[in-house]
Amino acid sequence: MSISSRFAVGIHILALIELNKEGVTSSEFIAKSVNTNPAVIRKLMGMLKKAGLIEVNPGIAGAKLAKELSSITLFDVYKAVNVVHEKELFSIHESSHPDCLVGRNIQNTIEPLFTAAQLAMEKVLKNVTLEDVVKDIATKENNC
Amino acid sequence: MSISSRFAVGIHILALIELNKEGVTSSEFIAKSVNTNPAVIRKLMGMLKKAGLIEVNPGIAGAKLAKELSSITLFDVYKAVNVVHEKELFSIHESSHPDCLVGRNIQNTIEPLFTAAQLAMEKVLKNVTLEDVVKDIATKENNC
DNA sequence: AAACTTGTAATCAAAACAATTACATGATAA
DNA sequence: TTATCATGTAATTGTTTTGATTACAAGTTT
Repeated sequence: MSISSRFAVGIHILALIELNKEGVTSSEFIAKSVNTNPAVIRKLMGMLKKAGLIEVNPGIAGAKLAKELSSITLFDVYKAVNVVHEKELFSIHESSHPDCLVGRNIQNTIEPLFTAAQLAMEKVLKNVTLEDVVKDIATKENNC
Repeated sequence: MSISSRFAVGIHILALIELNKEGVTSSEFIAKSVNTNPAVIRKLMGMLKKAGLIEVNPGIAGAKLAKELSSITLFDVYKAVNVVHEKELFSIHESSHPDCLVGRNIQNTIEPLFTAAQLAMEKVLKNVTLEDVVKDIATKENNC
């Protein structure tokens, strides 16, 4: 199992809006870069808009960032596109048997451990901004 | 999207084998505690056996731990039941357009970030042993 | 009014899961 | 030996999630 590529595509969208800020970044333009369907992009743009990361309006072509590039973290995108819910990176088998010592306690024992692991992962995402991503893209390009 | 409950059930199985070490821990016995089908348990037991965590033989009822409880980490179980592959906790959209600055670089930029996040999560799992889990189950039981 | 955009719903195929059934194979006790 | 019970494993099924696609309403611009 894998965390949905919506997350990677969400980052792609935001980086593209930034790097194309002189131009008009429509859903069709983005869709070509991502190589997918414009409706997929519009769905994601709706999520990014709802999370306050971009500005986009019906009928008006193009999206703009709603915040400073350096103030958007990967965690913001991760939450915006809703790939993993709180405390639900790991799923816990729900219906253990209450008559069994292990069955009736395993869930409460495991849950905080799983949550801690998830938080450690999310902390890494909080420490990377879209500015880092965009700069890295530029660096990679210049070294080619 | 969530990481398969195979992981939680794998931990359950090992804890149960330990806490029932005086008795015979058959797939049917485990299945009752987990409240699922014995064939599901046998599949998981096969994975745990392949990973060298338990000993179990065809025709002979019951499984035993193959290692010290304190030397089995949650990460060992996580790898054994194969819920997440290396560097694949996050999926990356594969077919970005190479003619676009962002499209041709985003994948290489994002990949190490995703890997770092995954490793942070896995590090937490490496620092918890099944002994911790079993002790916690006992503690919870005594406080009821 | 025509052409273009975003917003959104409905549909579809593919993949992953977990549950279930079935049965071959191995071990053990009557 | 035969009956019984265990593990090992394959096939099937219903459910859920994804991502792609089509379609169209509603807003904007020329």
